[in-house]
Amino acid sequence: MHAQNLINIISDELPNLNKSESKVARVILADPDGATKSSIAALAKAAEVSEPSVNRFCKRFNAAGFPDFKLKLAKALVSGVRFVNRNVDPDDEVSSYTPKIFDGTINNLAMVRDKISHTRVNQVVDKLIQAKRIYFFGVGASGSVARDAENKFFRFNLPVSFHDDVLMQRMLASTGSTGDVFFFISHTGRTKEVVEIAEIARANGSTVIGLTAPDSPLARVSSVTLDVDVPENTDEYMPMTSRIVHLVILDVLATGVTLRRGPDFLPHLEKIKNSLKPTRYPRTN
Amino acid sequence: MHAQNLINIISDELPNLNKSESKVARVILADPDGATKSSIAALAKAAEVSEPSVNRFCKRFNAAGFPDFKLKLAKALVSGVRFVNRNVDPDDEVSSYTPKIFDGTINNLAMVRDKISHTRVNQVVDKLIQAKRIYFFGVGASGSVARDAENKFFRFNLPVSFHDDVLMQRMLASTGSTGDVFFFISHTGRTKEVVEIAEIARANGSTVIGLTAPDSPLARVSSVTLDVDVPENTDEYMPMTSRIVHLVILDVLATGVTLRRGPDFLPHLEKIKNSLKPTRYPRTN
DNA sequence: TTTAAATGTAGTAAACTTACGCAAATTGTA
DNA sequence: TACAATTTGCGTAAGTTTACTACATTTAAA
Repeated sequence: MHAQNLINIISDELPNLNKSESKVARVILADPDGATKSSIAALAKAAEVSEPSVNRFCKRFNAAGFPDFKLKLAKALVSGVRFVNRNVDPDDEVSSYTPKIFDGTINNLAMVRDKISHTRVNQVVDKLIQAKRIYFFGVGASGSVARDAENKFFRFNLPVSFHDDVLMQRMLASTGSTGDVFFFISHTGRTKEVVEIAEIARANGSTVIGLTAPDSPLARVSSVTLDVDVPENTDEYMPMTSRIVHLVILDVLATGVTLRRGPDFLPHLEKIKNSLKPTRYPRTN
Repeated sequence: MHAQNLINIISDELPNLNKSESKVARVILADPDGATKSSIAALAKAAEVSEPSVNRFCKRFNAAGFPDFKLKLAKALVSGVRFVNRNVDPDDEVSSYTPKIFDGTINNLAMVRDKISHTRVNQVVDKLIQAKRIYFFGVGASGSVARDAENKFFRFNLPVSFHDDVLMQRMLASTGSTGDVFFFISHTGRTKEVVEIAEIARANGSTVIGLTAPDSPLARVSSVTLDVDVPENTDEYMPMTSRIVHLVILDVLATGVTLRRGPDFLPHLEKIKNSLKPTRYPRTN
């Protein structure tokens, strides 16, 4: 709940707004950049409301007035959010849906960047540093994320593995003990099988980390949860972006671990990097 | 080349300004944030010049007028902090490296969003639509991307598979024929083994798609290449973001295929979505 | 039917821009 | 060097737009 982006705040509040306020909101969200350039009269006309309604709308979002609101909106636009709520339409051309998908992803990343708890990140880095062994578990789309995590974390000279098979996961969870870290990745945090496996791991004294939705069953079982609150995707055309957010959070965690290891550890990473050189065609230029 | 920041432009121009303009400039540079909040009258008074002088100053810097100038100034204040490529320092705290990694990723996504060829995207969607069979190939970190792609594309009722084993890849490439699409994912596009396999596939009349670096050996073997030109990562602390860009491009392609299939195809996607419901704990609220 | 909330109308104050004119600086000429 | 001619810079004042406030009216809820 930190420095939230104004555009996201508006779209979050959309259902709580009354009639004319939501008319204003929709016009602004449809073209935020245009809104920063128009006068209160123009915006009021576009939204089919009176000027004071626009003014009241601005004040509702903690602006001193309309000009101040425009300023804040302009700032919000810079931090990466160009198109919000711009869903892919059935008759979109490549040139429309391509930037929409990129912007949707960027938007979610910016949101999580501002919301993620640094304390939690630190706690998870602690756990990972202290781990005797790390297991990354995910099924379906999250399986790829878990696989990527393994590929990242094996570099730390730790026994790391990933599993996308629930039976393997269950068996491993039941043999785990104190010092083992089970890292669960799940978009919904509601897959029964996964939650059960997390419970088993927890019961055996292992550390359970959940990269998942806040207040989900999985979050409740976890020792530490990294909340990812990406809006559920009802639109059939828009792809699920939580995977990508998960990947970036794992990048953050890997960086955290690297930094904790200190500069003495860098030669080791360098060695791994160099090991791949002979497999590649050298650059000619 | 560098998207110059308005504040820097003003301080660069300072010596070329005449008396009252430079008075205005100094007041603005002394407190840019304050300037965005003050009226033209207040600013004129602070700079000890007339209001039209302030107005002229604004127009000199390509603003429509004072309000427009304030908007641009506000944007400049944000962009200076955010969107620049800031590297992770060895002594960064969580609160520094976390946003840096997010911003780095966002930055790269924004870059590719603006650069990617829509024609190429369309061509690849064509090939995928026409494919008898699709193979997603990747090794190492790109293996996870390939796996994710399989998870996305199986929804289209097509024979799709992913492989991260070069021997499997080689055998499959050699048995491929016209109508088969081999989709190679590679950050560098220089892994010898991968390039060889692509050559084999190509020789057998299959379509080869490369999601890889421009002008790389893999790009040269491919029937169609989707160029991803993400700066090479020399910094040990900064994670490799090309994976993420690859994933988003695959999202774009999947969306392209869905749109081509038309609305008749949506019930099928819905069915797949619903099939997972019984595996989950229902939402209580 | 009463009360509260939501929205609009109209007037006013503030903010911004434009047109114009004087003053300073620059250039040209004797 | 002196002085006119011309340009450039700057401010005054008027005009226009913009945004805000107070109050009235409508709409919804109790």
